[in-house]
Amino acid sequence: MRWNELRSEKCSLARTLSVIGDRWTLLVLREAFLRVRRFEDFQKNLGIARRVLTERLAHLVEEGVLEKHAYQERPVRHEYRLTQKGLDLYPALMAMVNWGDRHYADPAGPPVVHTHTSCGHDFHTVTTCSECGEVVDPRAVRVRPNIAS
Amino acid sequence: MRWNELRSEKCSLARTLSVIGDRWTLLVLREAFLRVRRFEDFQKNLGIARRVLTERLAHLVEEGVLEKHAYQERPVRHEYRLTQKGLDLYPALMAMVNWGDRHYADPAGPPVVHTHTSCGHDFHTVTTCSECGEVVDPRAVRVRPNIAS
DNA sequence: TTGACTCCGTTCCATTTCAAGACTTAGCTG
DNA sequence: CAGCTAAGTCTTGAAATGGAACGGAGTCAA
Repeated sequence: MRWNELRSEKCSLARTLSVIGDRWTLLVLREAFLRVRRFEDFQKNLGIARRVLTERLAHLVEEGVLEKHAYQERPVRHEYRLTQKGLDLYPALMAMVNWGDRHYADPAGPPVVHTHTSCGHDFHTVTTCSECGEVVDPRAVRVRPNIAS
Repeated sequence: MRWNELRSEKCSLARTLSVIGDRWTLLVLREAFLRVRRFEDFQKNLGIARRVLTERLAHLVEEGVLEKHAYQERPVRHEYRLTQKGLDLYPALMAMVNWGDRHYADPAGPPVVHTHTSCGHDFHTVTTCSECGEVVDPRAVRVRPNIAS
């Protein structure tokens, strides 16, 4: 299976992976969430091959996850910003960060701490049910194809 | 950067990606959450190259995400099951499914429906703050390095 | 006005990874 | 014995990646 075939699979995970399913793309998004916006900064922070970075940014822009925006003329300079669609990836990124924190942290604790400014506390994300609000245990979930779709 | 270098980055996302950060691994895990357990079934369902499947399963076993378990002798046959560490990936998978549902679903709705057996409703996952229980908006989060670690 | 510098790419080439399918092994089954 | 199944290996050509050099449009400082 090739990347573009993923897109036409009848599976939301496959479709998501067709956009963000490679290592570099997710690291680029990490930087974006850390407010990195310029080509050079992405490149320096990640040590990614420039060609690959060019390609990944273009793909994310094409998919509407990032927006390329000229922040100055003469010379023209661009920055890449998360769109709302890009911000919507936050739960996915954080879920992965949480998993890393839980299973691969140093004894001294996780590498970074997240503070929720609305409540003022350091926190981690919790995955809850949209209907009852309880924490979701995968064993308490049943899946069925959507006949309508 | 190579895959094994990712592992030693001081970043939980990078560490997570060193385990599940490629397209095939996540699709293998999707199947595992759908209760697929055997080599042949993973291979048929995904159409993955057998060599790649062998390699990915071995990697997941090595990382303790899956467990290889002989379910019969003579001839020896194995199955791959999610460990607790594997089940802990559920929030990450679901966050990606949600994103696909939101941004790439057909007009008729998402491809599959999830039912929460504890409350009996069809649901989607919601990412909330461990401290105040509110839905987390990425703009309301500040990040800082953990000095202790 | 010259030379150094910045940003954002391109181009080239050697290395690595992947896709696809044939082949292997061990043990059934008829 | 011939054929079948599960779980891999092996082979080969195609694609992606890493690394490093190059380009071009413009700024800056001397």
